[in-house]
Amino acid sequence: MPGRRTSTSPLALAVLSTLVERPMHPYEIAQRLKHRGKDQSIKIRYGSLYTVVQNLADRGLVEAEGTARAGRRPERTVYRITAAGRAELVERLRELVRTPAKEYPLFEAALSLVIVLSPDEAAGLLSERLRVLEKEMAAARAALADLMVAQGMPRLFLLESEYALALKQAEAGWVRAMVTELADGSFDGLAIWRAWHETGEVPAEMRQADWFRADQELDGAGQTPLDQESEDSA
Amino acid sequence: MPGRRTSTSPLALAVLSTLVERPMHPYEIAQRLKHRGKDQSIKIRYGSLYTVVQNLADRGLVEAEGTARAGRRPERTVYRITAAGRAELVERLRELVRTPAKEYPLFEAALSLVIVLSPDEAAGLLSERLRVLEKEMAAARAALADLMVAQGMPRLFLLESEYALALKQAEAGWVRAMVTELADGSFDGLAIWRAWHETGEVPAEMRQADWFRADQELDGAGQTPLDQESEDSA
DNA sequence: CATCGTATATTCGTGGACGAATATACGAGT
DNA sequence: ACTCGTATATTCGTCCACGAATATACGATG
Repeated sequence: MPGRRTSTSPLALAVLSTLVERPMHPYEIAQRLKHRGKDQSIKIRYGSLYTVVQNLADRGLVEAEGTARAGRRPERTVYRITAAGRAELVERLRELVRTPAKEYPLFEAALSLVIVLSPDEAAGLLSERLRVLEKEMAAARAALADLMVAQGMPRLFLLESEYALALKQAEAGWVRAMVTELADGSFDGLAIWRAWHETGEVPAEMRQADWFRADQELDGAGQTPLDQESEDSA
Repeated sequence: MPGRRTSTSPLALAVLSTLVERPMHPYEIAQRLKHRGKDQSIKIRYGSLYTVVQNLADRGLVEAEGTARAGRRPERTVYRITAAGRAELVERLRELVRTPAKEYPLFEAALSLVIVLSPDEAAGLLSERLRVLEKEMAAARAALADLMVAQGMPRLFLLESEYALALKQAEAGWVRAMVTELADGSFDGLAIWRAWHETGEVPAEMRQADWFRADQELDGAGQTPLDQESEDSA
C-alpha cells in the first residue's frame, strides 16, 4: 500500500473516462478523445496509449473483454472498465481538482534565466511573444464562440478551454506590462541589468545589499584545493 | 544538423547559465541554483543532473576541466562552458521567450474530465482548491516582499516568481467565478450536467444540437462485427 | 571517543514516454 | 487493373527521467 509506483497519468484517466461510456479498443478511445478535442488538454501519443492501457490492465482497472477482428485488419483488443477502475478515476480526479500541483512551465524557466540576454533583446522577444499570444487568444475565442453559439455546445464541455484562455490572457497581460516598462524605462533595476550584462558584474553600489552578500557566501565552498589535475576527452 | 535528438532541457540551460559565472562541478551547480531559488521554476533532480551534464559534454557544450578531490570525498569533475555552449544557451533562451509552447497542465486535464463528478462535488472541490490557492498566493507575496523590501533584491531577479504569482491569481479568479456560478445556480448547463450525471445520458432536448449529432457519428465506426470472442487474463 | 544525523558528491537500475516502423484496408484517380 | 495516399490499429526499440543506493566527511551529543 505505501507508495503506488506511478500515479495514474492524465492519459490513463482519459482512457478510463472514455471506457465509462462503453467498452472500446485503444485506437477507438483515441479517436473519441481527439474528436472531442480532449487532445488539446491531454497529451495523446499512440506510443504511450498502448502502454498506459496495458498498465491499467495490470492494475486491474480495466480488463480485456476479448479480441475482435474486422476483415483482415490487425487484431483489436476491446477493454472494459472495472469497478476498481471507476473508483480510481473518481478518486484521482478529485485529487487533481482539489489540490494544485507544482508544475514547471517552460516560460517560467526561461524568465528565471532571461538576464543572460540584454534587456533590449528581452524586450523585443517579449513583444514578439505578445503578438503570438494575442493571435492564439483570438483563435481560441473564435473556436469557443463557434462551438457554443453556432453548434450549441453547453459550456460544461468547454471548461478546460475557457480556463486555458483565462491563463493565456493573464500571461499576455503580464508580458504586456513587462514590455511597456522595459520600453519606457520605468522597469526597476534596468540599470543594474544593463550594467550586469555589459560588464558581467553586479554594480558596486549593489554589493552591500543582503541578498548579494548572502549569495557570495556560497563561493569558496566548492573551491577546495585540488589534489590532482587531469584532462579527459571521452 | 536537421533534427537534434532532444532539445536542450530547462535544467540543461540552467546548468549552462551557471557555468557562465565560472567552472563548477555538478553538485555545486545544483547548490547555487537552489540557493538562488531557481529550483522553484526549474525541476532539479540529482538523478537527472548528471545525465544532463554528460549530454552537454557529449554535445560539446561543456567540457571537463579536470577532476578534483578534497580529502577522500568522492571524485568531482569540474566542467566549464564552451563557446558552443554559450551560443546554445542564448539561442535556446531566445526561442523560449519568443515562442509560447503548448503545455499540458494537470488542472486543465482534470477540467476536461470533471463532468465525471457531480456538479455539487465539483463545486466543493473547487472551493477547496481556491482556499489552497489563496494560501499559496499569500505565501508567495510575502516571500517576494521579503526579498525585495527587506533584502533589497532587484525585481530583475524575481521575474519568474512575479509571473508565477500572476498566473496563480488568474487561476484563482477563474476558479472563484466557477464556484460562485455553481453555488448560486447561474452556471449555464447545470441542469444538463446534473441530468447527465444521474442518468448517464444527455437529456432528450439536447440531442438535436449539432455537436451531439456530430459526436454520435463516431459510434458504430469501431463496432464492426466480431469474428471471435475470447477471454484473456495476463 | 563511539555514534548518529546531516552535508557532500555521484552512480545505477528501472520504468515509462514516444518516435518510428509495421501491416492491412480502401477509395480515388489514371 | 494498378497504385498511391490515407485511415485503421498496434508493436517495438531507444532514450531519458529520476528514485534509490552508495560512499565519505564532519560536527554534535552523551
